[in-house]
Amino acid sequence: MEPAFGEVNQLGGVFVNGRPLPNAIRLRIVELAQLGIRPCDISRQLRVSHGCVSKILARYNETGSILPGAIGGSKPRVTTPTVVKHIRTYKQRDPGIFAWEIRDRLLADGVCDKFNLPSVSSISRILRNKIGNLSQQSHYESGKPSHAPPQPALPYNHLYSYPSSKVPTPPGMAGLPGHMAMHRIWPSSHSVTDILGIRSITEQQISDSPSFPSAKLEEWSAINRTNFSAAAACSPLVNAMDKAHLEPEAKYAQTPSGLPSTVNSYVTAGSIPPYPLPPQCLPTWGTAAPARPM
DNA sequence: CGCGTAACGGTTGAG
DNA sequence: CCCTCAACCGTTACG
Repeated sequence: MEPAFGEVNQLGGVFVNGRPLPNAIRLRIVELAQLGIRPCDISRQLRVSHGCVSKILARYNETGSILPGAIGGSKPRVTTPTVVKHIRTYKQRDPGIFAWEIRDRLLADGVCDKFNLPSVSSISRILRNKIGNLSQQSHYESGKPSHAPPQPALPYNHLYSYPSSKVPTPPGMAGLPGHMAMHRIWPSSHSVTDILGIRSITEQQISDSPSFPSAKLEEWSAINRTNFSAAAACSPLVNAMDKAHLEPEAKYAQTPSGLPSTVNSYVTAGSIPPYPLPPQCLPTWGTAAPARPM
């Protein structure tokens, strides 16, 4: 369950314990750092703990990705992409094949040895979850789940660049990947800015609190001078894979129409504070954020 | 004061 | 279907 409310850290920022910061904030952190802003200032501006800023920047320097790592699950000890590929092949050749037959064949064909041979239940799960609809299977690039397989329900971890950014990173792969190919443009209404409701909330805040200090707004605008859609689509900080993964963050923030539920719960919970006010100003959130955490 | 990082309590999901 | 457990998370506190 996505908790509707987060907790508030010492800086007044809202976070969800155990869950990664929204990609928009991660992106912002890296962007600000590249502008020469000191980590401590980024931390204060975005109200993210300096430890987190430090961690995200370190990871970015190491992997070139702003994305969090893959949470949960076990590393595929047996169900490696290769194994999955073979299983699919077997299934394609013989749609009626049983899981235990597949298991035998994996062993017989030398795809697996007895130590990494998937269990029958694992194979069943693979058949069910990863191979499900064979007829319209697209190719499964082994080891690179970067292009969303047509799955019914993308796991949360689908957001993450699992294999590439996970490895302790050989020096070669660090930095920005060469392929900047942009596979799709963000629809404007789905820009991260909009998704996260920054602009709308900011506007809301303005209308809600007439005494809103404009200097603060400018401050925020300065931070926010590139809107996130542009940033996400064009920023060199986001590599192609990241872009692909950024989008499903809609799960965090976006609902199809009107942003009623989870969006606002996450956003209004303050994951992205509408403007960088000092903590003592925070209570004004209440006016625009009905779902204010307690 | 700024920064790196260990400890901590938390979530997640493959096996 | 449920449990386990190792992966990751961000915050906090310490050096």
